[in-house]
Amino acid sequence: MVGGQRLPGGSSALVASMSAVGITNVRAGTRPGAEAAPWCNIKAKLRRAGLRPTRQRLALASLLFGRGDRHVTAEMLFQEAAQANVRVSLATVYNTLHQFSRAGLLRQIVMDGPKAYFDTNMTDHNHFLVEDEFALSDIPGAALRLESMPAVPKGYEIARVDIVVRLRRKV
Amino acid sequence: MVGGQRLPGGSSALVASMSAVGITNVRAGTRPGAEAAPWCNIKAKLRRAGLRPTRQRLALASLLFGRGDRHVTAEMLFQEAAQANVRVSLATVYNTLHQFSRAGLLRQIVMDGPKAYFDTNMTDHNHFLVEDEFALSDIPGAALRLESMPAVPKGYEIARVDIVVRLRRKV
DNA sequence: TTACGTGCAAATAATTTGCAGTCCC
DNA sequence: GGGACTGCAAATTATTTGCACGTAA
Repeated sequence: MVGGQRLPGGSSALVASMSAVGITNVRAGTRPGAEAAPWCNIKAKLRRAGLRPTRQRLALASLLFGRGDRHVTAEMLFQEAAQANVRVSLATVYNTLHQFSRAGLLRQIVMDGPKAYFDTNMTDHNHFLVEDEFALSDIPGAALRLESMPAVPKGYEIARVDIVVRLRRKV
Repeated sequence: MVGGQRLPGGSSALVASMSAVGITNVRAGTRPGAEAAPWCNIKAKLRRAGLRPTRQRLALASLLFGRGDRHVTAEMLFQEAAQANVRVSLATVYNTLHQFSRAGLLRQIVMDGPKAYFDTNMTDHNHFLVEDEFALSDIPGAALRLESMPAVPKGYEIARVDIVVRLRRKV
């Protein structure tokens, strides 16, 4: 397996780097049905999840689920909402992300950065992470398989296995 | 104390939980040579890493590497230093952890919690993580193998692969 | 109507930084 | 002695909370 190196820290251009890195071609991207989710579906989705379809939730869900798989931070979604002329507070964005997460509509991505990333892709998959840039992209579940599983301690069961393939720019 | 609503088990319970969980049996634990590191070795270790062996660094390194593999947060190490009558500021603990990390003596563990965990075990291995408790334990590298590796985007190479097996208490 | 949601601002948590003073080489 | 290191406190960043008000059922 790949040996351990260390992870230099620090970053600044977080949002910008996502697209600037040019690895978006690897994203699982458009799963069938993922992007074709009109309003009524979103409303139903929220209701099914036991969440009251308020204006803010509908708007945020629309931004989140309306265009394929996405990796967002609270700050990113907040900015996006502002650009789309949706009036929401940052606190509501945080709350909503966690509510969606708890309701099974989103998943928080395992990261060692300072910010929390959420993933709209709930299917079995993993992530590439470009070190120092916090640029994320999906690895389809089928592309990465475990050969063996360690013995699980008594009284516990496996909830999930998260795999992060850390990339570094080749010199 | 720590993460708000759905993260039971505050920071005070962190140290305790590690052993209370009863999964310490899975820890890689005492690799040969890992715990038998007297002062002079630590001094040499720091020097080899290009770090000036100051009193604080020696003391922190001693706490970190003196007793087998460990998973620590800055806060934990700070408390430990205080108990050992080592006078260091929390800021210095943070700085030192990152310096050690950059120097290849420590590794930051990939987590989605609010705190940064550092691992003194630099060998190839992965982690169990008990959800909602942030209790960590090692999985020996050999116990978990990848069957296939996805295509890496052009211009990048794999720095490391981190695998987190998330556990939940069985009902 | 009424309980659930939301906005705002203030609170908290984790971490970093600036700078004067300290200590290793 | 000089530059690397440290301590402290203040600054920053990320996130949560309390409470008055709004709004979907």
